[in-house]
Amino acid sequence: MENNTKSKILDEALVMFAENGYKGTNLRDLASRLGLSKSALYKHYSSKDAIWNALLDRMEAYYAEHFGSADNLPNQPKSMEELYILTMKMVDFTLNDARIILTRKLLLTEQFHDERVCSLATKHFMVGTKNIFANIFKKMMNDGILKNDDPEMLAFIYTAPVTSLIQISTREPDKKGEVLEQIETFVKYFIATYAVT
Amino acid sequence: MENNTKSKILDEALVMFAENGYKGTNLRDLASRLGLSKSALYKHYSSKDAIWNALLDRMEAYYAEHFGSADNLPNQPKSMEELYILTMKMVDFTLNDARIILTRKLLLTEQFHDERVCSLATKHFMVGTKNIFANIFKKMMNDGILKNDDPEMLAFIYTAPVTSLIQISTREPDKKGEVLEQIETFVKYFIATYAVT
DNA sequence: AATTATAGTGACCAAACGGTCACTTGTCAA
DNA sequence: TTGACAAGTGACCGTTTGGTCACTATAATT
Repeated sequence: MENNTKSKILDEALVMFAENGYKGTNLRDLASRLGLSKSALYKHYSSKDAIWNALLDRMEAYYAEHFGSADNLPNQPKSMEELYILTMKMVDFTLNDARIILTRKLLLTEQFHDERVCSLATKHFMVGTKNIFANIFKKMMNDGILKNDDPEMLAFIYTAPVTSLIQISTREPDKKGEVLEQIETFVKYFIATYAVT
Repeated sequence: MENNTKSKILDEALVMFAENGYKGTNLRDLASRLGLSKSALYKHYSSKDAIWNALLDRMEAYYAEHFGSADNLPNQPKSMEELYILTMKMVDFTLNDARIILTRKLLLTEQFHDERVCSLATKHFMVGTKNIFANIFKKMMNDGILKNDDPEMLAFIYTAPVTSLIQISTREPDKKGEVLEQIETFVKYFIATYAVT
């Protein structure tokens, strides 16, 4: 399968671009990690830049699929307990999925060198999760579970601290356990503050 | 003055490292921007790596000076009004000072490639400002201005959203005005929520 | 069996890079 | 006046890099 090789190239390119940046990644290493010679890469992609852009295409497609429409939204929590569980499930995934971690590294290191990365970074670190929780909170307010307030603002003050803690874990993986505890503490604090009593 | 040239090299190195990363910065460009030949750089620093480390030394010294001791803390706010003014003054500086902006870019792009950058990044984006406001909030609680709560937690949920908005402005400078508005809105929301009535 | 397309190889190239070196210039002390 | 030293220059070097090309092997099509 040619297609298989093409996607394996992107898999390994993600690892290398994330670890060493675009400039710090060289095609000889990339090829040898795949058990290929460098010139074989050129049978699948016309240049280093073409690999880079194909990888970004795939990332954009992934985001369009998972965050683009309202269909893929997580199950609407019916209680604060369920909000807690949903949140921690999302955090756990985000904190441990290898591909997401690499993607986050790539977005951070290359956000100033590529416009597409720039817009993806804002989506990933800001508006993506914020919008999801804004919708969730709006319904929870209608259901009388969550205190009435501006759902956009509440989603922002809920997701921003979590996102900032996740960035610490991305930067210093040793602190993952500590970060997880802090997220738990924060989420519990938020729920205690905004639950309808 | 030799010292002057040495520090001018670091000034320009900060610009180039921040814009293009360590790997993406080459000494020919750096020298020519300073009106020097490349070999002249080697009269002041023994290698590219030496320039890099001298720059990090200066950054660490800067942080130790401005965030290291309790002496350099800003004036303790005596009212929520003063907290608002202090916060917006700090935000304005952080959002507009060229050197801080470049430093932030450098921290973000190189945080995974250098241990010193990694620890500076956590200081800059997290613990630095959080600790400052934790101290401020503790006193404000004692003064009966701020609702009694965990000052650490409150400082965290106060600074994390602001920091995340500042990162957007760093990534997309066009959005600076918009970001400033959002920060104002958030700060007012926070004050309205936690002011002692 | 002959043809053709695909995947892969290794040698090679030009450009860019960090770094070195012999040399020049200017300044200041003895 | 001379000697020493710091600052700067341009030519040069070895290495690494992205990219090309002629060639081979394999498998499917005719």
